Amino acid sequence: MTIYDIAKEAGVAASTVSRVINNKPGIKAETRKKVQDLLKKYNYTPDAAARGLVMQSTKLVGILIVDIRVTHHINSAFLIEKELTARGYCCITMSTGPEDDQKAMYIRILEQRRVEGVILMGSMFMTDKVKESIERHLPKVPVVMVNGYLDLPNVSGIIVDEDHGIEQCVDLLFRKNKRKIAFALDSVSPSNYKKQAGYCRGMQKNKAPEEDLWLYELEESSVKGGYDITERIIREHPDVEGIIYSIDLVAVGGIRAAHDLGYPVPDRIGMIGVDNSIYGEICMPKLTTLDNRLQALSESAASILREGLEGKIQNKKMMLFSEVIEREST
Amino acid sequence: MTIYDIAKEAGVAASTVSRVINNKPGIKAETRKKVQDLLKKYNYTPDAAARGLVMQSTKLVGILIVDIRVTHHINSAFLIEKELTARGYCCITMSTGPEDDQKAMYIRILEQRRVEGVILMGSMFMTDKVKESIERHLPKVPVVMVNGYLDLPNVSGIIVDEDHGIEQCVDLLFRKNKRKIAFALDSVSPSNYKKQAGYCRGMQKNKAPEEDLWLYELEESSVKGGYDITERIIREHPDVEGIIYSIDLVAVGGIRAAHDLGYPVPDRIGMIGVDNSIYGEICMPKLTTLDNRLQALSESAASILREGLEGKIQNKKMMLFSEVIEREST
DNA sequence: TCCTTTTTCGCAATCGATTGCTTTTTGTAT
DNA sequence: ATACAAAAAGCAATCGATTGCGAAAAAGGA
Repeated sequence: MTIYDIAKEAGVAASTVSRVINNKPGIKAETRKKVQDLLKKYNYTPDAAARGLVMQSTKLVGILIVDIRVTHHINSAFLIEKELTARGYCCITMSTGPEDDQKAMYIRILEQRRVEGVILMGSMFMTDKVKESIERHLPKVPVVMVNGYLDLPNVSGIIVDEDHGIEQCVDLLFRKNKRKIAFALDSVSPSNYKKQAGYCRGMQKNKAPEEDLWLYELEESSVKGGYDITERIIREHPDVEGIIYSIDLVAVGGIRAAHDLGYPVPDRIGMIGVDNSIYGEICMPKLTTLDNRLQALSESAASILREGLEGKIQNKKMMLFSEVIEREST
Repeated sequence: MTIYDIAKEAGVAASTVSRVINNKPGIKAETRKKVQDLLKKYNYTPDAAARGLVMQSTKLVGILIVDIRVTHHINSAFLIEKELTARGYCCITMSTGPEDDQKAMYIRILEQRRVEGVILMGSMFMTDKVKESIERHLPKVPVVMVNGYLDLPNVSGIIVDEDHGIEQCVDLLFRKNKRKIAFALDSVSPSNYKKQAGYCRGMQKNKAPEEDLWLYELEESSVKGGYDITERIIREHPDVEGIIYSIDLVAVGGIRAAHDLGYPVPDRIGMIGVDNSIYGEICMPKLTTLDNRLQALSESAASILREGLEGKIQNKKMMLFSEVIEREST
């Protein structure tokens, strides 16, 4: 069913049908009704692509996520999608995977679809290749990066001061008289480097000797990964008094490992995660965590993108402050 | 940059450029190279909408999910998306929310976008309104419903025998000598009704007296919801020996509540969830759960939809068998 | 050199909408 | 009844691609 089919049956021109659909003036009430009845009769809906072609506007936005299954990313995407859908946009949400080439490929896909805005979810998109790809393929489209930043005239970024946050975590452990603190990071990403930097600064500030900076990198970012790394940390440093993990999920594995090895949490060892996720509320003891302001992050992202979609393309840099949520594990 | 701009600069007709882009024969190698160089120079990418218009194919598929944040739904969506993206399709994944009107509205959005296939994720889409909406707006598009079914010529469904699964859960508890078993369901959905039916059948089969069928409905589908309902169950039936929850997340709250109330799991009370989710592996003790075959479910859905996209529109009904995974909580 | 055959390329229609401009219809005043 | 303004509806171009068909150019043969 096209606009012409409707027009023919109504005995009018296609332009008239179009004006009825879009509630434009200059149509006799009688004609309008006749057309409307036919539209209803055939359940006519205009083709978004054809309309987009002439209107020069697709009403599409792309949301790129490295892995859509990561809870905090999908939560964030959910909020953004809700906001944008309410404004008549349609979101194409895609998992790119960690490889840079893949990310570039997905950016091309978004270009083909002529998206009018892009959300880059997570610091994993802070790479040269992505930057170059955006510059080449989407140079005039508003892009908002959640928890990261790219220095391009059309991309804005909102970042969370996770480094300071982790520093506060270290402080907290020291206040609890835990001075031998390890740090376990789950994957190599700019966000995690920042956290690591925060850990180092925190330790220095609290005058921990250089050789007590225990940095560990996980095999896999999962409960099992957390379990294994914790086992290893305790084996290599039986005197460890605290562990900070770069995400809650991993910390949960850590709690379990400590339990199994007879290191009661928090008495013998304090543990802290990052995310303020549901995992931390599930486990026993409940996990002390660094809230990375997910809700605020998504709201800001949606709002900046909205400005971009309305024409105000900008290169904005925003910062949000993370916050330690103290629970039972410290 | 359009195909005409490229054509003009190359001194050829647009049709020639098109043929180069699509690797069609009948173009002199020299001309081909000249055009290709220009395509590269300007990073030209064809407009998917314009192409779709003339090709009568959008290469779009829609994935509708009631709430994208639900872990097993997004996991399923991830797998399906990966499969379809690999085949050149672009997925529009949207959260509809639980209201029927909203679901219908999203179906209209998909119609506007002229999607070539639809995935309906979860039994919550088994409603008359959705059925009517599909019939009216997407009568010729292949639709696959994950864990549910609609009797329409263009929709296929894959369902899991969760009822039998729950029946087995009851059996398991009885084998462990737990005979006073409650059932807590998290939300009213066809899937949960099936589980409830399985519970009732299981109890009858094991000759539990009629008055020992304890059905509870949660306020909210969350850890807190599980905690609260469990508290209530134990308060109202201090002799309860087992609880089956309709999802793991809620069961995890139950374990915590039992712990707080001095009901050791599994000695005093056995607990079982559904989903085989990560939550069940995190908690202590690890949760016995009913695996609802997520992976197989998504693979089948993707494969049936693929057949539909290739022209074989059908009304297929498939069944998968769930499986009890016994862990520490029973 | 001329004619035929094959390559290579361009013209123009098409997909399904929207919109500026023109034409037709309607209504009002003289 | 005529003139004229205002309202209603139609014509045709446009958006950015693809493709059948025909024309021109190149290649081959006599």
